[in-house]
Amino acid sequence: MKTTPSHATEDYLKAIYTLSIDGDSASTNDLAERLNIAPASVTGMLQRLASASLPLVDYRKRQGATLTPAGKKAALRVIRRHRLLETYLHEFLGFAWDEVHEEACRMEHVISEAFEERIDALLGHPTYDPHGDPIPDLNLLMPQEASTRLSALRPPQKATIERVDADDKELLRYLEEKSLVPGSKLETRAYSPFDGNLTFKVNGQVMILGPAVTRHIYIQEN
Amino acid sequence: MKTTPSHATEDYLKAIYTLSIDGDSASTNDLAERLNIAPASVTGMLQRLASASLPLVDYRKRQGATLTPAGKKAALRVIRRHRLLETYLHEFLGFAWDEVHEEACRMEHVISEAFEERIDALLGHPTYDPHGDPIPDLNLLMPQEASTRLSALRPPQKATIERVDADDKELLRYLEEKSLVPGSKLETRAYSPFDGNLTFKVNGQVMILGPAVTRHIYIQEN
DNA sequence: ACACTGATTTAGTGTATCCTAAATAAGGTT
DNA sequence: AACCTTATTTAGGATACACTAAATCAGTGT
Repeated sequence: MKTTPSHATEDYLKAIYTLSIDGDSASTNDLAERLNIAPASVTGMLQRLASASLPLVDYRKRQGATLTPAGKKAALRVIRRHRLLETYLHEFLGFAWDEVHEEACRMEHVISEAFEERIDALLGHPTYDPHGDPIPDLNLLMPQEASTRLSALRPPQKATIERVDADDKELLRYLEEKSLVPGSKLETRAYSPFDGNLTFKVNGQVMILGPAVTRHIYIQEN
Repeated sequence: MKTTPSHATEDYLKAIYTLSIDGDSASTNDLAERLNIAPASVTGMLQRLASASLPLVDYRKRQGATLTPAGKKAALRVIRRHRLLETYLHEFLGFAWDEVHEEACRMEHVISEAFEERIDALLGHPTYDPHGDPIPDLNLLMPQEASTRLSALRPPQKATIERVDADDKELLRYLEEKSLVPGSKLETRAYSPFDGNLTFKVNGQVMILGPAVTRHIYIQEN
């Protein structure tokens, strides 16, 4: 008798998942901001979600929300669909990497398991989406995400860009133009304190960028 | 200030369109059956649709519904997306022709214009979907549909199957197995009155089928 | 004219999801 | 210990769609 979660529910699950990765619970306000919904509405929805017969969400007054095991599974299913879709839209339909997110956000709620399997196979079971976010496998095992930001790097460290975490399309286009994409290798040259500007070479080009940019880039040191 | 029609609205528009092709208006009951919704709910929805600021539907009490010019446009947009999706799912993602309908029904409400253009281009601007239904072009011009049913054919007429009109997946699989698909040529051999059985040869095979089957096959005589 | 039947509408509800405004709680001051 | 700020919840509504039960209309045959 398992009913599929509604679109709204799936959005909440995704948001709770990402906001509670670090072990903390997701606060009402953070969820509201992430989902673009009034805080009061979030409270209401969390109450409803938590009091379902088979609850996907744990919620304690003024303590925020976490996912139950079933909720985590459901969240990972949506995230898998989302990232597979992003990859698919990018690789097969020629969408730019700043365009894939919105489309995937709408499609992730409606595609069937068959569709998911199909594109997964066509893509060769990819493990990362165009932004470098890991794609949970069929068993919903999520690889570890890179957690060091480029903004934390100091000369003379070298690193490879692993993923980029940005919603802003302008920023994404800017990064792509500068070759600041997953896989690119870079060498740091200088760091200036106070403004946090980092000088580094990537793809033969030397550039100086502030933390407003480098904060969004996650790297693997090497 | 043009708001996109809701998913429910788009479903109503599609249904009204197909039920009013012949010029008649779509009756409440027929809509209810087609949409799997209680007749009373349909009445309510039609009233709401017809009293919108820029109405997509004309509705007169006890007279059923028709589409306004804007409504017809919106309906054709959805139908175009639906049929492009069916074709795409069939040709590029390997969905069987009895599986494409449901998936397309869900996806048609969420894909962007960009997505539509992409798959249209990849498919080479197809004019028919896997069932032989015509796909409206970018200007929403809908080609004439075949309107003669195989059940109306009499020996020794010959014809080419143009489209198949069936929701029943079993039936679709059955037809495919018998090569009763768009493009197949057939020659009628015999007709038996009362039961309406038609004997004909298709693809080298002779078969006898009743109107429960032949009614769903539309042909072009030749 | 008149009752029957089937189609349709009205009336009254329910659920999911959102909103705003007002109340309250929690945590850090002073 | 009372106070302020910020986070959060409660209260009270709104909207879009669906449902059931009961009323009404329309067409048919008598």
